[in-house]
Amino acid sequence: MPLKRGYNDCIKTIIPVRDFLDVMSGKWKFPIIVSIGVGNDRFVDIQESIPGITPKVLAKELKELEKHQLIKRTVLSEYPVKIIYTHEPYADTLTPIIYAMKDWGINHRKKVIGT
Amino acid sequence: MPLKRGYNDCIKTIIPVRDFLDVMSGKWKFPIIVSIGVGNDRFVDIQESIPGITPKVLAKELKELEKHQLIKRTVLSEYPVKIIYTHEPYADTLTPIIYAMKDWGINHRKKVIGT
DNA sequence: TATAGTGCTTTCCAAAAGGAAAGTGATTTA
DNA sequence: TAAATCACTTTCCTTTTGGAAAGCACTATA
Repeated sequence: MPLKRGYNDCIKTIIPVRDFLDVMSGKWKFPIIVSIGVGNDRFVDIQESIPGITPKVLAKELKELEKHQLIKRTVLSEYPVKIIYTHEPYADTLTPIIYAMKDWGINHRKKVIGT
Repeated sequence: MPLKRGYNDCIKTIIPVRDFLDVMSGKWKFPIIVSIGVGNDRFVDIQESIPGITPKVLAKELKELEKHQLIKRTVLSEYPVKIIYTHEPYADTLTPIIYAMKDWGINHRKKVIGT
């Protein structure tokens, strides 16, 4: 028997989209990437720049982003000890997506208010 | 006292990004939009084109996408009754994001396998 | 010795998301 | 009257995510 083909075959798009979502889905990862991207590099600065995030969630998300080589954690042995978070070059590959999301969000808010 | 400014002020990006995420976050919405986009318009066709999705989840996500005016549900009074799901024009505004995610996912898979 | 600053971690709990399996209701043809 | 088709819905359960509040470890200064 033949397999279903044609219209049904969107798997070539769905698989990479899900690969992307496996790494970047959730409420917090993009805001964190954006915050670090504009120069917030300290834990508390990142936390204060993202409304509503708690330290528990921030710590967890930072670990995941580090695991995926999107950010780097560096310990500076000053007093008091500083830890800074910076983008890895790989984080720059997300820039087009961030701009696309931002544009969509701006337009969506206009649409919703305009309704 | 002055408020924190400058580097800390990424809120202008974070707010629209979160507006976007409020509508489109989760594991299933993009795969569903893609599937309908390539021509799957029946419930079961959409379900079979997305590996792992259950009817309960699909029904819930379709309702949300309809609520946000991204898809349209049409009842055809044939026998047996057919229901078709199609894109609203607004769904096309997601196309740039879908392509950006797809490209990122393809590249990411190469990177991970290459490691 | 006490206190302050930094970067978290821990506990406890609630809410949301996700999954498996079976069932429902409307309709029409046999 | 029974079976078939389609599009879901329901139930029950597990997993994941999120949130509030408090605590902890390290170091240096007073």
